[in-house]
Amino acid sequence: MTKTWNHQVVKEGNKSLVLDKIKNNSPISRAAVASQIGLNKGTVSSLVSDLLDDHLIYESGPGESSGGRRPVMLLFNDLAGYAIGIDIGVNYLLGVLTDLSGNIQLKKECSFKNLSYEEIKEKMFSTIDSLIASAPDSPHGVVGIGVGVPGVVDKDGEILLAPNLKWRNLDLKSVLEEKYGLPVIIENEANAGAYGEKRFGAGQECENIIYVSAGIGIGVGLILNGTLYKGSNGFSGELGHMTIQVHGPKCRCGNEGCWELYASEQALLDTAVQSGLFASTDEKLDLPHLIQLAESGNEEAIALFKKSGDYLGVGINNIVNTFNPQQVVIGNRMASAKNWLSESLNERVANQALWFQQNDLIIGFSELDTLPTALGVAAFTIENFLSVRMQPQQAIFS
Amino acid sequence: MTKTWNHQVVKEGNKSLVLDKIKNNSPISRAAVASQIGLNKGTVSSLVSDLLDDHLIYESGPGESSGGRRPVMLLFNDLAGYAIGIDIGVNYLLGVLTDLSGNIQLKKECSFKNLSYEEIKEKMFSTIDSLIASAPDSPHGVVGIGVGVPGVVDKDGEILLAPNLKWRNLDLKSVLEEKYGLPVIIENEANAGAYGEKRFGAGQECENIIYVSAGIGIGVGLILNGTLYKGSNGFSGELGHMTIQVHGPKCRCGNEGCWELYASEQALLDTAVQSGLFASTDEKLDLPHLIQLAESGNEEAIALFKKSGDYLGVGINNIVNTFNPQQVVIGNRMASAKNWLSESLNERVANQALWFQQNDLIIGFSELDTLPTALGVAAFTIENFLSVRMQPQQAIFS
DNA sequence: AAAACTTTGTTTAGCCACTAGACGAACATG
DNA sequence: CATGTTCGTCTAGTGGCTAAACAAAGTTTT
Repeated sequence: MTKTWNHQVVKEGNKSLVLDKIKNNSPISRAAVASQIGLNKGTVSSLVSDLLDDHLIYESGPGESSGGRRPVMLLFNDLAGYAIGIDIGVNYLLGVLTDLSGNIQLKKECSFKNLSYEEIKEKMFSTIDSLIASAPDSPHGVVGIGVGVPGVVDKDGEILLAPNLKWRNLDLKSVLEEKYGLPVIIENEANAGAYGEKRFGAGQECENIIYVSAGIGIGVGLILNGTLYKGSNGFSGELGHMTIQVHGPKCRCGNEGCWELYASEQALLDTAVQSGLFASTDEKLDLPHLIQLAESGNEEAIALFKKSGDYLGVGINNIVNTFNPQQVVIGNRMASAKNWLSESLNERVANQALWFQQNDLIIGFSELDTLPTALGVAAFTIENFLSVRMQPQQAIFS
Repeated sequence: MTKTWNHQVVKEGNKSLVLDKIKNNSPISRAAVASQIGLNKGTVSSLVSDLLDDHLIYESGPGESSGGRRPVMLLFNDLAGYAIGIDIGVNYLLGVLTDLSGNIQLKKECSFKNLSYEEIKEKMFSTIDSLIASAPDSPHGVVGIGVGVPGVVDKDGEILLAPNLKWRNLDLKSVLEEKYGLPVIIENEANAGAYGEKRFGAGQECENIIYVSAGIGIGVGLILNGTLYKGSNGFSGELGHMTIQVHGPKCRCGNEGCWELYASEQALLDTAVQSGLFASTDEKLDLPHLIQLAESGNEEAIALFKKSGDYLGVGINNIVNTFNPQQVVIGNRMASAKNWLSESLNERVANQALWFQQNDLIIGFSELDTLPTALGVAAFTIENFLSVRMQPQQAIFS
């Protein structure tokens, strides 16, 4: 049933507008909020009073006069609560504690290899435990937990498949909700990264951002019209398995000529082995070492990166032609090879994307390092918390 | 500036809900509307009274009693106004006059070859003139004109580029608005087709529909979360120029290995020439004749279609992996070869799409024949008219 | 057939959030 | 110090919604 419209909805919507205004333009006075979003001064006063009661904002001292009474400045209360964001990688686990603006208060990281679901779960529990324990006192405490997973997550938050972790049909959401009694959001790693990039990355004003998570495999997160597009069942963005070579080599997905066979970290390492740069048993067979080789002037390594950048460009062209985005951001591990990839990538795009797509189009690498996913799920958690807080609070009955 | 929330917005939203309910569930009583959308009976009565005054609905006789007073049934007034939809093709022009439910009242069609912009414009004017002249008397008359164009349209309705018509930077919207004094919507042909398919085609309940317009070229219209996604500048869906073969043949777009070099009508005809089925000067060199050949048992023609269907499948796999849609609809001229394409197409998709994408996924051909585009733009026009009508009407001052 | 119950649609009273505008407080300016 | 400006609050009024009463028009029960 569609939601009907009534007074509560109006108030909720306006309160949300006021809070956003204060978040994004702080410090700001009541009068300025009113004139800028077009609400009556009295209405704003009343909504601000609600927000103050809820500790989501606070008053600082008086601001500068502009020829009359000095305004009382309002600020978003970053520290009214904290969110936890977890990024589960194939061989690492990254946890962050952020305030309500997404500023990182604490970061916990650990690496591993070939751990089972149970073992990773334990690592996650201890990470979450220590993050919760170190959260400072605040009106709302820890408001929720977000988890990014390198796999397919359906609309109910169930993990259907995470091939690189060998996970299938896991209800991690319920496990965490029961253990911690907090709202939990499980999201695909690329989707979360896309949102992290929108909220904390370069193009925070952009409505259409495509985040290409290029790691062992390739996943894509789609921010369309300002919100995450998840598809009918939550499986959108599986662009790693987009065919870019019709009768190309077989992929483990069953398809042929998939993009990630050409442009992923795995593809890069495989060709490095084929070209004899590494032995397939070589311990140094990883991306950082390959970057090191390129930096020390190894022509072969440089050529490999160039090829990868070119192939990345092929897929990104397809993305641009499909979505006409304002921004394409490349993140995850391959972003660390930015310097060695960007030239050939940009060349491919400049030469081959349709001319009218090129205006106002920004293609770049993530500047959030390894953080977009963890920050993205934390941001989801915060957003969820705030939207609940906009609703009228029930009386608590004991 | 973001729109603020007030009483008008509430009323507008609720009136819209009531109208939609009546449109989709007619005949229906006031009481049923109230209970189904969750509004108070009194509120519904008041909104219904507004809608009656505006002639958008009407009361029919009493319905069947369910154990009490017999209800007064409400119906959407299809005939309260009419919309015009124009589909400009490369060698045809199709105009329809529809009622407010999109039912076709009149259809005008003409074919041509190699006409200039001015000449096509004249044909369009005469089509529109005769459609307007034949619209029956109604409370609101003709409520607007929609035009679908085989090219790139920006967000302001300006036609940036229609390669097959050799059009560039034309402001057809203003021309029509000034001539007819009616609201005009210009939309890309594939976008309009997608919307037509959503409103009048197979999957009217689907929120995510991808419409593949396969004609001379290939364009794609995207219905995501129930609305048309147009991208940052209106250039989304240029999937005809998606690379499916990295070092494939050159396309006129500058790119290599574009999908439409393999799966479009043009590609099919080109290979027909190459294989000697036609001479390149042959007058019969068109799709209907090729279909005829296949129907008469020509093995070579059948094989060509099979190949085309396979290539269509390649691109559709990419679409499915990208969008996780509920439905993919293939329309435009290639849809007429449905019987000869579908087997190899379905085979390709079944073998290669990711397994979890296959659930609840429907891939089919348009059943609206040549009409999706014209119906789509007409539907846009109607929607626009109705949304204006939901707003409180100003007093008219003379 | 009368009485009792149901359902529909209108009406009334009341509520809630918003607006307009008055107002006092606090500050700047001449 | 007088005047003007700006900020924030307060009050009265408006509009749309809800809840509940009510009349009208049915059906069902006795």
